[in-house]
Amino acid sequence: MTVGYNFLEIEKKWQDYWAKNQTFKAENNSLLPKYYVLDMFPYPSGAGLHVGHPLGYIASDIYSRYKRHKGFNVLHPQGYDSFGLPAEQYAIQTGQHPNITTETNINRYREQLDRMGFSFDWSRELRTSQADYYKWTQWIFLLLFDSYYCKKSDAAKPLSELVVQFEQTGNIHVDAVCDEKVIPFNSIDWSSYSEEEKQRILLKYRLAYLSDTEVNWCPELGTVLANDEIVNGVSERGGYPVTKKKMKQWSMRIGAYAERLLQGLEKIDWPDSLKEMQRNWIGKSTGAKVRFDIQGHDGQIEVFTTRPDTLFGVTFMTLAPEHELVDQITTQEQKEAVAAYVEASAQRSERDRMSDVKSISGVFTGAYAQHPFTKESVPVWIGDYVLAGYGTGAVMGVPCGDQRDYGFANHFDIQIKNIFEGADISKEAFTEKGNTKLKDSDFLNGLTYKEAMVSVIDKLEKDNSGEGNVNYRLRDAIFSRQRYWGEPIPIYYRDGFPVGLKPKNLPLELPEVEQYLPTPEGAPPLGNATTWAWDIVNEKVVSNTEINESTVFPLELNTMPGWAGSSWYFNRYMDSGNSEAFVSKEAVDYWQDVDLYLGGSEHATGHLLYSRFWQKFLFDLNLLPVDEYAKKLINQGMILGSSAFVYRKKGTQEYVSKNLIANVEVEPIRVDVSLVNSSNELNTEELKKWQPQFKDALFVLEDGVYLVGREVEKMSKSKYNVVNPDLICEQYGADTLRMYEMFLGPLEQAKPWNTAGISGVHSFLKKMWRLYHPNDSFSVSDSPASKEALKTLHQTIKKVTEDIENFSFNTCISSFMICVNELTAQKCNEKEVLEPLAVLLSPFASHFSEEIWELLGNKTSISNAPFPVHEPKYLVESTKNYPVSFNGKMRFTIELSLDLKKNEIEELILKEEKTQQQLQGRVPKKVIVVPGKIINIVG
RNA sequence: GCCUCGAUGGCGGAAUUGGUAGACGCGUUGGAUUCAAAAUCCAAUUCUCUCGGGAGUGUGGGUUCGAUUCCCACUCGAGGUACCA
Repeated sequence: MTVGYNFLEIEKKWQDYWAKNQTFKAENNSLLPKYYVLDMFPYPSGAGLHVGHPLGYIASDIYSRYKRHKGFNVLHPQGYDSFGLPAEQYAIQTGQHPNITTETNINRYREQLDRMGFSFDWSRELRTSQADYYKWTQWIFLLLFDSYYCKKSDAAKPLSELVVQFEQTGNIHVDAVCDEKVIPFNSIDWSSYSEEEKQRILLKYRLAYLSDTEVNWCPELGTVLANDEIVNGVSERGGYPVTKKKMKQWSMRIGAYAERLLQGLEKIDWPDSLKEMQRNWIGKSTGAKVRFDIQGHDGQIEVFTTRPDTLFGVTFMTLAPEHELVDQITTQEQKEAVAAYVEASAQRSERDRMSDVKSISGVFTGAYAQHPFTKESVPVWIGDYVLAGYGTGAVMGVPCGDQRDYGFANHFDIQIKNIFEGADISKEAFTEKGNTKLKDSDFLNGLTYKEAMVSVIDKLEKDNSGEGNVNYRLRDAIFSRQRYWGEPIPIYYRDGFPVGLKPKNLPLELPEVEQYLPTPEGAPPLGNATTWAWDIVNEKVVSNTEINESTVFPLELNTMPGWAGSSWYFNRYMDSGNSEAFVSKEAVDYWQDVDLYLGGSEHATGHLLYSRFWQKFLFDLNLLPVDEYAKKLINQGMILGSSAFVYRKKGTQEYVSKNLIANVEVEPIRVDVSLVNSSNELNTEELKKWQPQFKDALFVLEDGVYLVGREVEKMSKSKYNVVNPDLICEQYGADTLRMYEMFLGPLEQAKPWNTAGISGVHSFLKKMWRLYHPNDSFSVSDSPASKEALKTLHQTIKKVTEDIENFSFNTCISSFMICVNELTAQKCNEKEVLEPLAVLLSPFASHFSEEIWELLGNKTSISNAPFPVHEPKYLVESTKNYPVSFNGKMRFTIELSLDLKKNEIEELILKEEKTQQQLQGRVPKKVIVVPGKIINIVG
């Protein structure tokens, strides 16, 4: 006979039951209302799942199960974002195919996930690296390639419609987003263009387009590096120098969607902080573009400014070092200095340039521009505080009105002209916009900021030297990656121009390569593939040796970035097995969108922005019913690791305990956290066995033990601070782990992992188990419960329901603990209370509740049992009676007995109100009685 | 640097959103039970002193009858910063 709470047996039993009965399989049609709960799918890393991963999954699982209890048809899927750099790095080192690495990791993840008893519908599992999935990622890419953005209808349209317009009227009446100014042409011009010319023009309109973009190039490694792979200006691998280099790259015209991405934030329930981040990232600013003629040169310098009202304060201009005009306008005398400066800034990363505001640097080009109104000469400088990627890559310098311009002018002794009436600019720039009037500004004299903005833009437009303009900080997203382990881009090159594969020819499968590194010539890893050419007659991939000029063409060598597959996966879950469509119309019409999305805020300006962009694009093509895919989003905080350190006396094998290191020269060394107990005591014998370097270690102890130092940092294999959930499941069970992770603190907050408190949650479950097993065997009473017990139950129902709805799971668990303590003290054994309590706990300790549910005589899974409803039959109140205070309103609490009538309570309140006023000794302006928590008064 | 968030006992955290600061859990101390241990149960537990008090929510100011909560200026920490996912 089973004595006590045998979690291992119970959890195994119910996990098998759920799998066998497909308890959590969601149907694509149902009379029940739908509810879609989504987790950000994991990248299957080699370190396996650590205790940080499940935090969000547990929270979403609790909510999914809760919604199921509430009568919803719940979709709660899971999958893997399985393309990524680590598997590729591993392949480079070991030669093992990333597919094998990925497969192994996924299997391990799945095993670990299964042990935690999640209510995932695994029948819908997807993997971004599988051909039947990335087929559709490629398909979406082709749609983007074959679309343009029509500003008139403010939506993406098929490129074929644009071609029709070109044929009929040229581009004169076309209002579309394109990457640079396209020379106007009419229908006759269009028909006279060569095919090559037509393609060149069309490429400027496509939403997925090719252009020259800057990348971090490492000549030694012959490869492009992510900013992440650059440490202190050199490559992380090998420490080689890195420079900027222009490369032909695929980009996505996300800029076309900037305004809609901004507006869309209004209608979704996402955290305000995250919306704010996206708003700042999109960075909308209104101002004007102003064009300055260059003296002795045909071109013009175009600047974007948010302060065209200060145009008469311009005393210099600054171009980004990468600006295309730099070479052309630099005078002979300045050539050397400019070249050196350009070279130097190419070595610096953009982030470095942005963070460094203290040092001012720049070089005079020797050239002069002409002020559009005064026609005065304005010296043109270059400076690395101007970024090529923002605005036009050039700024006008107004030292009196902008602090950075002020610093620049001061540093290089450039004239500072004051154009603000009554402003003191002797120490710093005057940046207020208020009602200060302008002076020395010709036709703007006497005008305020607002008036001058209107007036100056008007004049600029009349003179054709500028126009009002809205600028976005958001840049088009670079879509090419010089990597192997990603989706191949379904493009081949004919006469140097990209041609999309036909949808029926997808998927274009990743070819086998010998080497996962770039080719010796610096081509991406796919350049190593020998079978990577497209035969347009037979419509299949053929050997490179067959490439010719008429029917077989080279295929694209770049692959897609990590965010491609994750930008639409939430739609695929609705209908994941479909081989005819990326998602069927019926499925998407039923599920519509994600009701609750859970994931980390580190994706704020990456995945969470790109995916909104793709959703809007697919919506424009009438492929999806809604243009925002997630109604509500919650960011769970990261669980941090607590690394352990031992301290080695320099040059010896002696290790000094933490509190004795003060006067000793020591080097801290990370050791595995599993070698340390919760009191920070090191298991010295185990350490000796752990790594050879500790074999002959000597320990300087304090009070007979060796104490380690601790530091909180990101959980990672290399820091030896990973805590594996498997061990905890073994020791305490999945239910305890789930509850403990939630009990650790607020969901949104980052928190260090610490196993110390887990026994509290575990003993809660044991205590609760004993409620149902008063004498070591299951027994509940059918007699009616006491009023007291019912009060406790309903108090708990109310609190738990509110807390689940607010995702306040930590306080929710506190309520459970209080409840069980009270019921234990009351010796409650009645089914009337204990049965609803089991359902209440079921979203949290699911295995536990299933077991109790079965013991109570139920034949089906508890997961569909109706959730208990709070019936306010009994008043819930604290037993204290004290005055608080007031501020316009008055708050107090009154002790109440259970049997009071409504009018009796109101009398008590009135009486208390009078007492309070006397007690306070001050008469409030207005008295609103807010009687504490007495909200539910039922007659 | 910039954007976003955070800081409360020995520890994780709570505080009805401006009204008893420290719920709940861990840890610690004492007690019960036990031959003993485990398990379980009960009680105490912010600090400090001269036992009457005093101080107290990262620091310094401010608003208010009243501030963990609102405002200003800092310090420290986390995430992002466009090719990690």
